[in-house]
Amino acid sequence: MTTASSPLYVQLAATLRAKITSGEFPPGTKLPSERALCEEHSASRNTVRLGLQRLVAEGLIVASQGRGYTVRRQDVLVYNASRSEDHDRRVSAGVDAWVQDIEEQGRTPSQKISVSIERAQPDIAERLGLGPNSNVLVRRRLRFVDDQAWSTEDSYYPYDLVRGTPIAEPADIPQGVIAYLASMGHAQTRYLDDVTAVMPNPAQTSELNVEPGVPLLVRTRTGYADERPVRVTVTAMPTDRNVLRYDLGGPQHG
Amino acid sequence: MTTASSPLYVQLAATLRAKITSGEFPPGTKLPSERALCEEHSASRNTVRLGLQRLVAEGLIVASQGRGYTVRRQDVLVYNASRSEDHDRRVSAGVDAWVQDIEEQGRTPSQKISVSIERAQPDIAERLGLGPNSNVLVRRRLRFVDDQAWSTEDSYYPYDLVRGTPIAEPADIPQGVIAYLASMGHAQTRYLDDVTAVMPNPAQTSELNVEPGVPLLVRTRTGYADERPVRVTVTAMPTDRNVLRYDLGGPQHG
DNA sequence: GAGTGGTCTAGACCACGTC
DNA sequence: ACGTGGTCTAGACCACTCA
Repeated sequence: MTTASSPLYVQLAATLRAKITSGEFPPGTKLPSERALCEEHSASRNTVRLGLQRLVAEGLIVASQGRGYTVRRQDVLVYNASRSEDHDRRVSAGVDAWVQDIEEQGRTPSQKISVSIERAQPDIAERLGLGPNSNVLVRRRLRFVDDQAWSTEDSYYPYDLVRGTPIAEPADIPQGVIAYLASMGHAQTRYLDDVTAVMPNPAQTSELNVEPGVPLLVRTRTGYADERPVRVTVTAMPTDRNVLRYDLGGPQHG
Repeated sequence: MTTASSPLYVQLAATLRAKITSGEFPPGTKLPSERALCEEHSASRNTVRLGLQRLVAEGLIVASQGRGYTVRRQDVLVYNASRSEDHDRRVSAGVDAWVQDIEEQGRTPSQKISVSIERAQPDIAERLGLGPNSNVLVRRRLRFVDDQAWSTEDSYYPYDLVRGTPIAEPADIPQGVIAYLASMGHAQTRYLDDVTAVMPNPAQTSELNVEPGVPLLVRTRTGYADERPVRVTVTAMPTDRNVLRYDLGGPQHG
C-alpha cells in the first residue's frame, strides 16, 4: 500500500477529502470535532490539526472557533474581464461593468468607495510611467455581492491628470470613470492585464473575509490612452468565489 | 502594541518576513535552524514551525529536509496569453507560441509531450459540447524552462475531430496544432479563457516541484471554430514563477 | 556522525459560540 | 456551562543532507 507509508496526517486528510468529494459530506456538513477525530484515528490533536489544515488550505472546509469545521459551499461568480471596459455597454446601462456583470447573474452588487491622494508605490509608478516621488489619486473599492465582501479594486491615476475633476470625489460617477476620462480627451484604447495569484496577507484576510489558505487572484490592469498609461487598477478576488473570464474574439493581436 | 497581542508564531513570521522583504536576508540566504529560532524567541519548536510554515505558504522561503530553510529566489516569467494563438507569429517562427515567449525572455524552453485517448471528464465534456461518454484526445505537456519544470498544459480535442491525424501522435507538430487544425478546416476564431487559482494537489506538487502553499494559476482556454468548440486547454502555472498577461487592443468586444 | 527538517505525542490554557 | 477551535509546551524518533 502506498497510503500505508504516507504520514498519518496525510492519510487523515485523504480520508476526509474522499468523503467530501464523493458527496458523503455535502456542503454545509459539520465535520467531527478535532478531539473526536483524535479518538477515531488514534492520533494526537496536533496530528489531526495538521490534516485538517490541509483541507482548509485546499479550500474544501472552513474552520470557525467555537463552532467547528464545516464543508465549504461553492459559490463562484464569473467576472468577464475582456468586456468590462466596453464603452457602449457601460454608457447605455449607466452603471459600471462589474455591477452589470453581477446583476446579470441574478445577484445584488454594491460597493464602498474611498478616495485619497498618495505617493505612488514603486511598481504602480513604473506602470504609470511616473517618477519615483509622484502623487497618484487612489480610488479604493470594496465590492460586495449580496452584502458579502467579494473583491477589492484599487485604481491609481496620475494626480496631474485628474486634479479637480469629479474622479477625485469619493462618490460613484454615473457614467463610469472610463467614460468620464474619455470625455476629457483621455480615451483608453488599450489595456494590459497581468494576472497572478498570491496568498492573502492578514489585512486582506479580514477585509475580504477569506480563510487563510485560499489564494487571491490578482489582476493588474494598465489602461493606455494613445500609448500613455493613464490608469492602473489592481483587483483582488478570492478564488473560492470568483472566476476571471477573457473572451478573445480571435487572433487580432500581434 | 498591536503586535504584542498577536500570537507568538505570527510575530515570529512577521520578524522574519521583515528581514526578508527589507533585504537583510536576500534570496538564497539560509535561515537559522528551527532549534536556533526556538532559543532566540523562547518558543517551542512547534510554535517556530507554525511561523515558518506561514512564510512557506506565502512563497517567501523554501524548506528542505536536512538542509534547512532558504529565502526563495524570485524568478518570474511572463506568459502572454492574448497573443499566444496568433497564427502569423507561429507560422513564421515554426514553433509554438509558448516556446517563442520564453525564448524572447532569454531562457531555454523544452517540453515533454504525451498523447492518450480518454473518456472526457464532465467539465471538459461540457466545455466541448460533448455527451457524457465521449472520447477525447489528450495531449499533455510538461514544460521546462532551463531544465526546470515550469508548467503543465493539457489539451483536449473531440476524438472524432482528430482521429488518424498527426495530432494524435506523441510528437511535436512543427507548425503547431492550431495551424494544423486550421488547415483541416477548423480554424479557431474565438477563445474563451477562464482564469482561477487553486492550491496544488499532491500530484501537482511533485510534478511541478512547487512547495505546498504556493498557489497554481489555472487557465482553461476553450477554442471555437465557427461557434463549435474544438479544443480545451488547461494550463497550470505555479505563481511563484509565472505571470499571465493579456494585451487587449481596445474595447472591440461585446 | 552531526545537524537539519518531518512527523508525532500528551498534555495545557485561552477565546469564542451556543445553549 | 460546555464544547469548539486557537495557541503553546517539551519532549521523542525518523529521514535526509553534508562533510
